[in-house]
Amino acid sequence: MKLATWNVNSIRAREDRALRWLEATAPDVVCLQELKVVEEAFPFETLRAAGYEAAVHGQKTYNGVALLTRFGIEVEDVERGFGDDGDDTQARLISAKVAGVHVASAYVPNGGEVGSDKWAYKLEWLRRLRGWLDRRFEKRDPVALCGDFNVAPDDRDVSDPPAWEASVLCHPEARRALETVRGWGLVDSFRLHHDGGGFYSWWDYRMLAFPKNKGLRIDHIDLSEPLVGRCSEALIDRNERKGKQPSDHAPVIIELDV
DNA sequence: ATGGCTGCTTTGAGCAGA
Repeated sequence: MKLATWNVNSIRAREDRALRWLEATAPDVVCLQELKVVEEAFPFETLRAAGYEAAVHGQKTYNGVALLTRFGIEVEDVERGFGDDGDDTQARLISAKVAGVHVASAYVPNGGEVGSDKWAYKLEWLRRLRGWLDRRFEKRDPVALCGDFNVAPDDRDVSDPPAWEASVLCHPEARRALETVRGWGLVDSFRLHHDGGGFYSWWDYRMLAFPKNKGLRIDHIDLSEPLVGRCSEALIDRNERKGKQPSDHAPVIIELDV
């Protein structure tokens, strides 16, 4: 299974690029974030023409997540949101059992400024994510938690750590909250295959950040124990960040022997 | 040099992203 996650920064603005990327990459499963569209306006038909079914949790203007699966792949138990008693107005999580693997597409809140209401919402959302894992899955289940985590796990994942250390993406509390999620029993698949720094999944549109490779690695595919030994490859598709009208995020792709 | 880009929005200046 070739499994990818990609924050497209508007599926409507990225429709042509997404179709070309699907054709060139041929993933089996794709987790999308930041659709910025209601489900009724999601481009189901063009994606079907490209060979993919979609399960969508949409929202007007902001957020929005989806799971794309190549035709013929079994999709069961689609769930939108956490199903808990928390705030359910932001479409940031969709999950399903895909070919026997529990796959989730998550768009963790950015958090605005440290100390703000958005910051508190981000930390609470990550706590709810851990609670959702606790309620839904057993440690022996194959789980792939994919998405834009809006957290750079450590300084290797940041091009200029001093400049970012106090930001919502790198703040110790954000990193601890991510560690609590991963403490359920998840491993960062990218770090199974790459040890050093300089690998990023997001680059600011401004300041020539991409050509200077001044970015952060904030998009992740986390795997539960049964999948860790089955992950033969992990990469960030930097090519998709190039050219005309890219998303500010690049796709992350792994290969799973399932 | 602390903004510089992009996408969205009851269409246009303001919000949000990261």
